[in-house]
Order: sequence, then structure tokens, then C-alpha cells
Amino acid sequence: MNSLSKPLSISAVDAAKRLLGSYLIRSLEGVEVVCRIVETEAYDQTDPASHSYRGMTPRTAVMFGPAGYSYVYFTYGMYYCLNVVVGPENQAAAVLIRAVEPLSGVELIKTNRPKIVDNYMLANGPGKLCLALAVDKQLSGHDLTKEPLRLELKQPVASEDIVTTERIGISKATELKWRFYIKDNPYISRYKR
DNA sequence: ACTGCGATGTCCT
DNA sequence: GGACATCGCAGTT
Repeated sequence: MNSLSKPLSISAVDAAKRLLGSYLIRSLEGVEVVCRIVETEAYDQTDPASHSYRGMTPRTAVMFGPAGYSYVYFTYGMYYCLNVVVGPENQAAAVLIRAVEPLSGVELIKTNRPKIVDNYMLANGPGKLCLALAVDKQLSGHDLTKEPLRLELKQPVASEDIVTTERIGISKATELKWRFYIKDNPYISRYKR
């Protein structure tokens, strides 16, 4: 349990919307990289697309614990993706952080994304975000109230500023509209410009 | 602008 | 052994 556990003991869908606009703060080399969460997806135990759907395994155990911890998984042989564990203890639910808007520490992020010139391309996807913030499996199960990766809840984004769509990159439960992003924010994935 | 595909590790069947 | 909560590049239109 930590101070995030209680406010995040809500459904994955509610938490996914709640986390929009909140800050993700990564400490790297003594520098605080501050990012605003702009795109999320909900996953829970009843959902065939979730890693927790088939029950607890060593990899997914953290999702069955209290809210306010990270779940990081490795995918496609190359990339990591960062989730925030939400929901009550013993109910596996998580929010995939799909995109963030860097607010400070952009120069440090660019050392992790050496070929990227435009700021909006640094972390506009779940794999890119983990590259940008140097998040890997070592940070899975991490207490998000503590260094070097913290989540700070901010004022929720107004519901009229949240866009709801189908999730990206899954083959099961594709009909569920469990992806959420901040309207008109250019730092989301697949933004039309 | 759009489509296809290669890279590549870990987990679960 | 197959699927995978991805990305970036190459080729075509």
C-alpha cells in the first residue's frame, strides 16, 4: 500500500480517464524529467486482451497487488510498456500509459532518443515512452510514490476534453472503447497532422 | 499517404 | 512453437 493505492482503487476504465493530465516524473542522472500523461488504455481481469485474463503468473503478479505500483512488460522482442496498477487488491487491473507530453528534461530524453528531432515524437507511443524515460523490466513492481519514477495525481481532465476510442494493437476484445486521450493534444499516438 | 515487414525475447500452450 | 498492449524503415502510389 502507498498513498496512491486508495485514490486509484477504482475500475481500470475510470482510472484510465483519471490518469490523463497527471504527471509522471522520472529521475535520471540527478535530473527530474517531468511528463504529462496524455493517452491511456484500460485493461482488467475480465478482458481477454489483458495479460491478467488467464490468472496470475509470475510476470503478472504485481497487477493483483495494491494500486499505485508499476507493471512493466517486454514485448515484440524489443520494447517495454509501462502500466499503472489500479483497482482494489486481488483484482488485477492496470492502465497502459500510451503517450506523454514532456514538460521538462527534454534534452535528457533526447539522449535516449538520439534520432528524434521533433518533441512530439519522443514519447507518443508506449514503446517510445519507455525508451525516452529509460523504463525497463527492473522498474516493474516499483512503488510509484518513490524515486526514481513517481506518479503525481493532478486535477482530472474535464470529461468533455477526453476522447474515447478502441484500443490499439490488440486482437481480442477489439470492440471495447477503452482507449482515452486528451482532445486536440498533439503528443498522442496516431495524431493526424 | 499508405502498406508491408523485419527485428527479436519472453511467456504461455 | 506461436503469439505478442511496437516501432521505424523501405517500397509503392
